[in-house]
Amino acid sequence: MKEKEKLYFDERAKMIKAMAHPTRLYILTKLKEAEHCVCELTEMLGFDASTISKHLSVLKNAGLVSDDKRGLNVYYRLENPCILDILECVDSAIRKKLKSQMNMLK
Amino acid sequence: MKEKEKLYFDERAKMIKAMAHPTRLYILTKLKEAEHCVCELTEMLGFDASTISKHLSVLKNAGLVSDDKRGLNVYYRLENPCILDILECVDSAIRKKLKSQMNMLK
DNA sequence: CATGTATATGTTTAAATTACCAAATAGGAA
DNA sequence: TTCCTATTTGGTAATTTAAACATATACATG
Repeated sequence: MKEKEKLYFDERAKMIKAMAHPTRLYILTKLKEAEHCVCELTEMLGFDASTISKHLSVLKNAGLVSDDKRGLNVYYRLENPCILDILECVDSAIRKKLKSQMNMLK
Repeated sequence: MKEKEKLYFDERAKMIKAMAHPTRLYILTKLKEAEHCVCELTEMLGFDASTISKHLSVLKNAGLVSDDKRGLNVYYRLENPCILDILECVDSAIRKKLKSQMNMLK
């Protein structure tokens, strides 16, 4: 693999990696519907606020969300909604995998 | 987040995580064009064959590829090609991010 | 100004990841 | 059968990750 190509795949993988955590993926799907402040997301998820804040900073560094302070709260919104289109394929792949696992048992 | 919902996001994240490594992502794009044996992928990537083999087993466990032994070689192929559709969005998100970083410097 | 609340950051710890090497395995070829 | 080759598996060390807690910061409000 050429060096330039490698760097390109590094960048791509970095962005996908930012999505590759259940909490962050959940956050992204929530932000698809509407913007939310850290406290709302913390409430929904039930982790420590510092944990959620760090997950949000990962997403922000990746360029997947942006934020906006209003009053005491910081509101986050989804920057690239198309990123969630993958879920349709992921869900069908999960169903396919489960089916094949069921067939293994026969 | 409800327990059932959590399990669902765990599964989704697990599959996305399998893609979230430069080497594995590169392998997936190569397999989109054609099936390849481990030795060919090892050659392309320049890592130890055992490293490539382990990456392939991660992809296989995730249900993203399947394999098939013929002669001495094991051939891998892409099981859910739609998974790579995300790259279009990822690439545009990377361009968008780079642009905004350039604007920061002005 | 002083206080309180939301968020971010630093630290620590446990667990997971990735690469290599060495060794095991499978099965085709001599 | 014996040897070779492709692949997988096990072990190890270095690095990264995610969670909690404690602390710092920012700033709205009394």
